Amino acid sequence: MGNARYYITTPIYYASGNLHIGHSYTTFAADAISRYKRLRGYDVHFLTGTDEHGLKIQRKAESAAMSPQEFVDGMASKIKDLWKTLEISYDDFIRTTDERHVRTVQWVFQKLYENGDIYKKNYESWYCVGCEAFFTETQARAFPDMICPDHGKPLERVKEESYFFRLSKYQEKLLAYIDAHPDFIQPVSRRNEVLQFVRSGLEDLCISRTSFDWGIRVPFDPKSVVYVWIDALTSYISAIGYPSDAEEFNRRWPADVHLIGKEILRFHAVIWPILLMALDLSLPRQIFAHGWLNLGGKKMSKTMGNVVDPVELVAKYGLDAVKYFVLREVPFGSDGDYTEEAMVSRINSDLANDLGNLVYRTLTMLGRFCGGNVPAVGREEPGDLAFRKECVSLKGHVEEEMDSLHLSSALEAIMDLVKKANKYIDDTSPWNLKKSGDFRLGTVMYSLSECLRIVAQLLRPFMVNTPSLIWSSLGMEVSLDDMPWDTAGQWGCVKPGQKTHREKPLFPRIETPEPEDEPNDKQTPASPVPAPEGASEDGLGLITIDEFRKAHLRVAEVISCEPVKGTDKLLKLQVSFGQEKAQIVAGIAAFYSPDEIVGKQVVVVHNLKSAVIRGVESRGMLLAAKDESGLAVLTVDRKVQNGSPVS
RNA sequence: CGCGGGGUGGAGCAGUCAGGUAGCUCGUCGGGCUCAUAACCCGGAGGUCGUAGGUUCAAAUCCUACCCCCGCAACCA
Repeated sequence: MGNARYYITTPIYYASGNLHIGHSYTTFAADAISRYKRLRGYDVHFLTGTDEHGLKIQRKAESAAMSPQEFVDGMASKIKDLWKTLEISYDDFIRTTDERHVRTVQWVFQKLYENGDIYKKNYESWYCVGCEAFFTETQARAFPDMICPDHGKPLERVKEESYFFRLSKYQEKLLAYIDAHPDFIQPVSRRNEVLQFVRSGLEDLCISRTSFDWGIRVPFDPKSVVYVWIDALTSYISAIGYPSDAEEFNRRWPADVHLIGKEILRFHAVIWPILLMALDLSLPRQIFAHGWLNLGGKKMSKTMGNVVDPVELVAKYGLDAVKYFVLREVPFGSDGDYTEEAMVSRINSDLANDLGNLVYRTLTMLGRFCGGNVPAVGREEPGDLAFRKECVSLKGHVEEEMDSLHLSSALEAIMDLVKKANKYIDDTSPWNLKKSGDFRLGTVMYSLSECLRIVAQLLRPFMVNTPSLIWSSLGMEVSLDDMPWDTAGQWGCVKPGQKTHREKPLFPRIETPEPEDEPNDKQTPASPVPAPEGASEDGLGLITIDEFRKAHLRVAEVISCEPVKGTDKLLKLQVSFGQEKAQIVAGIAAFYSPDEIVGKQVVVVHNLKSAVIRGVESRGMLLAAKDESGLAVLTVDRKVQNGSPVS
């Protein structure tokens, strides 16, 4: 009989743009867990991949003048390159355009249709030809007279045939399952969130689209494509051979853990289990939703222009350090915050000062006091025995934390031993033992060597280079790869007499420049305005003076102002351009009270198409500057006539 | 009554599910050591654990109400 199996997945990443540190975070975690399980002797299957269908990708490909397939081929290979750079040890990479996957999705769709879990319904909704988009009943009713605010055309009632998946049928069954399996959705806060959502009632899910065609065709209705989430989730089983390779599938399924970000919790904790129930398959043992790695307290997003590129970070700080930081800084499961300062400070204090320095000073002493050889044990004192006990018991702690996916705590436990070792050195002061010719010196130095050996072994799930550097410095005869994991909990693997040699510091301190007034140049531009569509190559998005003149800017005085009922960001302003008046809705309620704004002369885009926001008509747009501290409405330097043009 | 997260010494966090000496990292002040990457070790100062009630011998932790912050969502023209 083979080894125990472990099947772990990351989400498949949407192949529309470059990945950022957040995606790497999930993948680093999956990688660390996989490496850990392998070391423990499991037959691990670590799956990652790419989600390559959907309208967004179709459009991206069009604007790049490529076929969607060419486009996603390029993206997939970029993502694979990224994982290679980050030394991610995945076993399989599934792409939703893979033949094996497409077949499975179609098979699943067909089967659910035959079983009656998917049904066809004439779906009536409102459609605007201008927008090429559908609106729900509620959305449509919000428009005055059912006229599309963007195009001024009446919405059309359109009948579309769509396929629906009977989520509602499985609601109670899912609730019962979640109830009976407390560990199914982790952490607990996320589990509660799902429970509440499911209890509030599930509606059947529309799982086909006809509005675009870059997707997997519904097998019996070629004008429809399968909803991307059904497509994407199925990758967890298509990758391991469902349904054609029953042997492999039964060997791997159910998955032990789906690692996901909290933003896709509902899909994984509601739709996916129900899909599996409908297929009569077992559910994954656990869905673990980790939090986000925020950037200075803000969510990372491309439109904010604040994404962090993992490759740059790794180039700057090194792979082991970056991995250590993201896995150590944030308790796995909650949100964390990434700032460059926090990262530098973590690297310096934990890796340079504590770990790196411990290795360095120990090897210096081995060289100076013991002639570059691991000494034999000499006289022993209670402190030595206590330290030895700490070293040997670390493995158990690490395992305990890792088994419950507390990666951060596992690292913390390792660093805790490192600190104890530093203290042990101070307590025993080997340099004094040397001077006085005390035989305890051998004991202390031997113990420190063993400690480093154990730390190196236990760091292997998290770091790729550091453990083997420590290993070779200690002059270990066995190769690290051949060293059984369990020896990390045993004493006496370092052999007296083995030749040690000191290398360069493992983690040089990162010197930060004095925080003098930062020159503005390195800062991102004050307002990270996303480049407008069709921006020119230089990124400035240059326009001509004629284009600018298309916008008619005018000065207007705010006559009255009130909040828009039921909203918290909107103010309704009546402004005067002289004889002409207009009503404007502006999203400035968070920064201005109605009283403050009345009487101000503001700058308004006068010839903007009117729009209906939250049921209130808005003619024109008020200009305001934006920075981190909020909005500041543009006004004029001296009182001018209302309605004066601005140019 | 939209959904959710959070408010703990100067900063960032753990501890809250299973009440019982308020802990960690950074910073700061003082001391020690010299093997070491100005590092390491020890000690000090610094906290009404958001507010107000309640339960209890005992509350950061349980209950009730309220305040504030942050995401998401709906509206940000």
